[in-house]
Amino acid sequence: MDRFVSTFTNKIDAKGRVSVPAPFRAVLERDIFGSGALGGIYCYPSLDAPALDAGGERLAKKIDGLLAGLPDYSDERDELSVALYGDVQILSIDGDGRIVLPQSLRAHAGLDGSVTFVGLGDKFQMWEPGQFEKRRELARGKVQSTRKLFGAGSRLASDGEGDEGARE
Amino acid sequence: MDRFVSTFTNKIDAKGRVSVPAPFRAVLERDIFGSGALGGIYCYPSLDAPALDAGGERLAKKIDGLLAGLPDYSDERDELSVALYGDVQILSIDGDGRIVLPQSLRAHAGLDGSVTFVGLGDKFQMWEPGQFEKRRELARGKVQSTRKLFGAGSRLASDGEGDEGARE
DNA sequence: TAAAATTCCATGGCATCCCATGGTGGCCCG
DNA sequence: CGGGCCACCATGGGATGCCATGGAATTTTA
Repeated sequence: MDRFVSTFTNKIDAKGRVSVPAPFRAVLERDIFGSGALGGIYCYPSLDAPALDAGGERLAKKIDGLLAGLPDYSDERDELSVALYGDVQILSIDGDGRIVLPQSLRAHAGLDGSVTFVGLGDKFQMWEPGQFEKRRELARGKVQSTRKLFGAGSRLASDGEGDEGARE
Repeated sequence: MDRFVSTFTNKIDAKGRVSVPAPFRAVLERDIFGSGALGGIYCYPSLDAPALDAGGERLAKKIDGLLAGLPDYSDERDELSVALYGDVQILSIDGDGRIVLPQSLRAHAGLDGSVTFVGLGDKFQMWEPGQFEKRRELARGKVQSTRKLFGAGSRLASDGEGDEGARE
């Protein structure tokens, strides 16, 4: 299993430190281990949401992939690089499995006090818990209707309780 | 990994000295180490922006590579050589990790007081902080439109608040 | 099956190291 | 002899690593 899955909510301390959920850590370690690089976590503001995107080497490779198609030293490449690399922060995980979220990143996601980690497969996101709840509700509704398209008739457990991994 | 990533802003002192961000230094040291040559940092005015481009040996090799593609003694090659090499300065890093930016270079980028270092993969740029903010906004917009080309495809929750961050 | 112990994990605090920045003195060149 | 350039030194603050603690879940044992 090397995908980021499910959600967890952890606290940010006075210095901006947060524990990365253990399951995510496991995925990252394997990812980083596998590719030899000892960078850390790649993290950048989501382009279209008040959240942060993050992931390991595999994510970084994807970013490289985007640029690979463009000629060196073209205006276009420079511009894209600025957005793709310029906003990226490399966060290192300390011995206790924590990262430090710089002020600039926290601002983009409106983070303050605690963070919700959301597994998205190849990467994960970090949300302000309240914001994320709203988003989640929307997504549920969307899924409901999408399901019908597939004719997945049967009931789904939508009692609002869910799969929270948070332990507070 | 050994590419230049993320952005940092440092001050220029009265003598024109600036600290190169430590992470960038690490990349440079490895680069220079690897290729034996210990010249220093290659730095020149960006061709298409009020900024400075800089990098280590790997950057120099790339420039060579660009020229190698063009026929010898062609006008095009001559022009490019002049453009690329003509204004190159080799900056050395002092014991404290600082470089001195010559007046000519500072003028081109409008530098004064402080500099923003921007990681661009295998090179980095130096900007006047204000100018860079403008450029960054531009780049973000560009990516927004470009990403569609890469198949950011289907999305949930498209009710005007954005989507779930499918960026790959 | 129920209770107890152990292991794992999030969180807080503390100490230390690194880095950015300012200053000063010597050296080379004009 | 004077000025600019470069190397070394000093320092304060922020970031990073280490250690301690308490709670929760899982496993073991009676």
